Amino acid sequence: MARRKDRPGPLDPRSAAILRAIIEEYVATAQPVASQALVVKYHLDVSSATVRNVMAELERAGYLRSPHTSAGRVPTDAGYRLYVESISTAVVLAPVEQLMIRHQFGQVEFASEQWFRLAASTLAGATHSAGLATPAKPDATRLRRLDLVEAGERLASLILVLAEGSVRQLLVPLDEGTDQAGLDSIAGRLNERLSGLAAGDMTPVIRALPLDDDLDRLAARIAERVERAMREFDAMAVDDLFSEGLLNVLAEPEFAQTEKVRRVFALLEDRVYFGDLVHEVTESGDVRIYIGAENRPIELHDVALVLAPYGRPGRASGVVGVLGPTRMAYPHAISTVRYVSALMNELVDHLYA
Amino acid sequence: MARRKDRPGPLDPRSAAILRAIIEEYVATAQPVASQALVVKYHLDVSSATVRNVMAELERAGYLRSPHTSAGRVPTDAGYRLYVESISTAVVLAPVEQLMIRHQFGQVEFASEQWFRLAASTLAGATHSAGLATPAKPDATRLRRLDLVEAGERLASLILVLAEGSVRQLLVPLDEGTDQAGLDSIAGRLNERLSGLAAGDMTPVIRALPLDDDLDRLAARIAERVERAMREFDAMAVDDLFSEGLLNVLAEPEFAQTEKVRRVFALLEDRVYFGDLVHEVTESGDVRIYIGAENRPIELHDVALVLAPYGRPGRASGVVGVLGPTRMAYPHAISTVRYVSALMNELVDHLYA
DNA sequence: GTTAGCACTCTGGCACTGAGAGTGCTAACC
DNA sequence: GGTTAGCACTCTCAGTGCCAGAGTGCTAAC
Repeated sequence: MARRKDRPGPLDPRSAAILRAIIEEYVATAQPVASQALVVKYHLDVSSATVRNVMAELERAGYLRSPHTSAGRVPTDAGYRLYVESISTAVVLAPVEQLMIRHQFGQVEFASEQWFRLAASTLAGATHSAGLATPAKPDATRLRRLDLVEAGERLASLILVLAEGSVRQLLVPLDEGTDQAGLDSIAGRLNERLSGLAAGDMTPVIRALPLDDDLDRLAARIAERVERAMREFDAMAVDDLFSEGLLNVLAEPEFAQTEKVRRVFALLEDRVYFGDLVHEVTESGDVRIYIGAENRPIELHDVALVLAPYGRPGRASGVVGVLGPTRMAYPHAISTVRYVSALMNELVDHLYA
Repeated sequence: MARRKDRPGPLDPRSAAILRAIIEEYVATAQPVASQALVVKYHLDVSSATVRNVMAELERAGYLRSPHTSAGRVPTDAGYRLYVESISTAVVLAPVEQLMIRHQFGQVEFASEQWFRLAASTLAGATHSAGLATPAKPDATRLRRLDLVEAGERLASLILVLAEGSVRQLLVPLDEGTDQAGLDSIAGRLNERLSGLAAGDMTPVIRALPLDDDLDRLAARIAERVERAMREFDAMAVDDLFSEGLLNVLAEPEFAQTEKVRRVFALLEDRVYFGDLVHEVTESGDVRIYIGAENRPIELHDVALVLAPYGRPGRASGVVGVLGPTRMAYPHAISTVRYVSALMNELVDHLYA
């Protein structure tokens, strides 16, 4: 059954051009594309009849489908896939847009915690889709410094400054009262011994802590709490998948009824699935694109994801990207995501230097 | 003014009962309510004809409307308003639900920053609407302690622990390099002088700082930065309106087309409007309800808000509440919001004691 | 291989229909 | 007087038939 066009690797140039034109037209209008209209709009040097022949072929090959006999053609997931493959290597974001994005990044204060949110909202704005971002997650968090502050009776606020500059705070109950001076002294001692360490290296150090007086014992217990907290930070799967601009997706005609959207949104809360995805993207090291049914969960069969990793493997990494309808302006989305990911790389280099 | 006639204040008991039944039925089914169905379902001791007469009256009075001649009746905003007014004083949340909510609050760590998020998501879950919450905002933030950590070349991380236990972090550029020891010394000096103060009290203290050597001058500059940051915290209108469970709202039949929802969601970003609203609710001191067109922005004409203040005036306060369709289970929403607000009161008492 | 031409098919809008739902009104009832 | 039974009336909704328009697939000629 060796049909010639069964697995047609490279399409002949004309078919490719027509497929490309159809996709671009459909992306722009959200309407099935007719042969006639294509010829006029894209100045093809052939008649509409020829285009129809090609279309019929492309449909047989699975790249197009017609909603019904007398409608035009609409790209399938496979069609988008082919299209994306043919362009994804080359596209670079227009300098104007680069500038705009860079400018947005310049606006914000240096609060490192917020960068990934900014990335998501920038992506949302630039692509008119939903922007996604995970915070940069260090492979093994190092403690830079800790601090203890009285927080009520027998309660202290433990503040952990992590290597990359982020700050975590938790309350620790104290079995015995101590004043701020005592807490300062404990913090001083622990800083001496623990700062610069990752959770994995803390155990022996903590074992070696003196236990001579009450303060020593309290210090030891706090040290254990610190270690546990550090382990928890490391273990947190995907700390957070932050999304911005879901509204943009709502505005697309394919999401006019809420039901579809609702399911997509609901899936965004699925930490497990997105954890896997983030891992996959990080491993691959470049922009990855998931179109329609290529997404495992059926909730995502109507949308496309364009994701790129950022950061430095072995140090800290995360993922940025966009979520939109499969009818998405891929070249623009890809180049924008790639550009933002590059910006985030710079940032990580800075913070985790 | 002959108020009695055109807006008959106290409805006679039977009309009130019928209005109430209509609202409860409509809330449950989202379908226009017919006279016949009412009689059967609510065991009214009158015939459907009588109910129809009453309905016609209620419609004339503006509490009901019929979508068209042969449909049943649907409550108007005024109808809901009357209904709400007649029940809002008394309702108390069922003990089981109280327990469930308390349990949810128990689950989380002591990280005070997160409580308001928890409130929003609890409210969303309990009412199947969107939960809203603003963080507790102290009237005048006091500094409890500051800390400085090296964060790269000529860059320090300034960590501010505020009186209520929350932590803010910002990066400050240093014109001249200093090592961690220098930073520690500066932090020590500034803590001595600034801790316990609100932004308003810092100016004279900062003026009085010595300026003898480089370190002094650097300390002074950082002190100014601290003061500015504290002022900014105070000024932040409504720090954040956090919402959770917007998905729940999407599921309601009245939001089957996305366009309405999109506008509602978009308005949630309007910090100015919600700032005013939060202020209004805080002033009033009790649950406040905004039904449909009672909301100023037309984007909210299809939804109802049930909001309650929490916290202690003069110390720290915020707002919690829910957003849902005007066709909302008001008694349940009101009692839930009120209960969560009471829980948050306890929390504020604890943290800002 | 390409194209003109035409028959064919399907959708979308419109008008019409009948059934069903629910009301408003009137006249009788208590 | 208020209440009720009964019935005409109105409006929606689903289904049907029809027509115009859009776009294709196919054939035969170039």
